[in-house]
Amino acid sequence: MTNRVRVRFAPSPTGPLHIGGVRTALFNYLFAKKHQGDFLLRIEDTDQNRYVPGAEEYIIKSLDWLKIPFDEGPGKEGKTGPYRQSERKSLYRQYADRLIASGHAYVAFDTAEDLDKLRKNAEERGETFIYNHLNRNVLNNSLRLSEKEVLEKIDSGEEYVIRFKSPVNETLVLNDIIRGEIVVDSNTLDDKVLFKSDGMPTYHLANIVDDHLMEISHVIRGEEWLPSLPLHILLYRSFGWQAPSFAHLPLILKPSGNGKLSKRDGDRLGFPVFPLEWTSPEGEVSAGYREDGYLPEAVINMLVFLGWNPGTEQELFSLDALVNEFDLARVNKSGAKFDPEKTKWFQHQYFQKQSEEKITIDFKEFLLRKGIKSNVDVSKIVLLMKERATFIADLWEQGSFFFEAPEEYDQKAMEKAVKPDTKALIEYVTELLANQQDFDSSSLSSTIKGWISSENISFGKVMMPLRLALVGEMKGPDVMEIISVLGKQESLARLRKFLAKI
RNA sequence: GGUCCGUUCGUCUAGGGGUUAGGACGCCAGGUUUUCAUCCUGGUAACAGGGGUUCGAAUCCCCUACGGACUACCA
Repeated sequence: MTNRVRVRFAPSPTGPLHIGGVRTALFNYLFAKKHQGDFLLRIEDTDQNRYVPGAEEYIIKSLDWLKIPFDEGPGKEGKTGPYRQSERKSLYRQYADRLIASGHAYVAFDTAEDLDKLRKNAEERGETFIYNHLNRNVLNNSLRLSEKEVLEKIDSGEEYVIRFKSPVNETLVLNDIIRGEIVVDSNTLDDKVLFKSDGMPTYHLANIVDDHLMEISHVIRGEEWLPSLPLHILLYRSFGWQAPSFAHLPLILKPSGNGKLSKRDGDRLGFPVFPLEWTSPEGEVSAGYREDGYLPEAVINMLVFLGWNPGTEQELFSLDALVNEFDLARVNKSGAKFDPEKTKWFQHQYFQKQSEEKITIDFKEFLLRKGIKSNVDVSKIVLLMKERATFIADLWEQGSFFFEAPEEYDQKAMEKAVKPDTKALIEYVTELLANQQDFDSSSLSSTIKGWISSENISFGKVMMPLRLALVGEMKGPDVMEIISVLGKQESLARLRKFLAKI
């Protein structure tokens, strides 16, 4: 075994990759790169029943969008491939057999129905059935049966699983990088199935075998795996292999209430739970950060702060900066409630960091998709609107009046802005504009505002209706800037339309 | 039920025996913007409870409470 840092992200392709999984991938990536190590992607598809078409592709596309590339994985073969467990199927059985031979595992013939019955009976007595050292010697397995009986059953085609034989009366002292020492009494463990009757290994076996074969040095995974840490450590010991170091990440919790963040929460509270939009085989669509307009940098930055912090007051980190700063020792122990508002704040920060050119390109694309055609200079609009936006879509939401003249005027604002003398004032402004040559905002300003102050009119009397005429409501950037962008013809048209209505 | 893990402002968190318990999001107020938003300034708000240890505990130990994960031939 080498000392090289090698970590893996090992999702199972049962659906879209949830942001909790993304964060696990991110922490693995950061840790690997910090230590000049390797980040592998392994697809854990040992359960054919739960396989969802497209899920693996989705995982890879998500990592790609977030710019957390893997060094080895499906489609990127390295020395320890293949990287799909289904393609490694033939390799697991020999390891299960090895454990049987060394007395660490045994063959069990109890059917799922048998066990269900035992569980139900135990429940009726107010007890819990666990397949373990207390009853394994009386159940239907190779511990109780003679070698001959076992062979006969297997030869006759009876289905069986291979179970781990948990040790008795041992105090296991386990170590977790984040949590420190964890002490477990081996008698509380159950004899987990390692190899299923369908010829596939369970997660536990495949995971340990593959981590060993792939020379994984550190296992960084979600806290939901903490309860199986004793089993996994015991498996390494039974094989005579050196176990990797383990780090169990705190869970990402629902924004309000209790429990693990789930797909449902996103739907209910209106924020994405997935990096990319996902359409299930049944046709159900789930929102994605990418499609909702988030920048990958913002998603990364938001995610990394769920359970980790640099210990300084800096909050904005590029991926490279994170690689530099990241440290498992600074990962928290307790679960973090997900906060969609904070995500928006990160998005705002990264949106503002973008150049006007980039935003202009994106906004033009947005307009094209929306089917908006216009002669206005989009880059000028971006310049005026950028700082108030968090998403490209905000540019449209708050600036659609640049492209489309108002159809109607905000009622409340009209009542406030339109007075008996308004018509005459706006008529005069229209005339002023009709005679105006230079349409840059400062020329416009000196003409219109110059007139207002020379006439001693209150600014609001002119500016409010003017804005209403051009925008339709009391919002948007400076009125002179709006007129400048709209140009003479369009501005006059809007003013005349307004005059006709008051 | 059992096993394990956890607990600082509403939320994310800093803090490793002596701090006015700091920052960020949110919220509230003021300012800028003769609009809205942005932005700026300020404010609100926390050590789950109880025992120890100690001259002194948010910090160390124990108990309780609460929360969470796991408890499949799923991962």
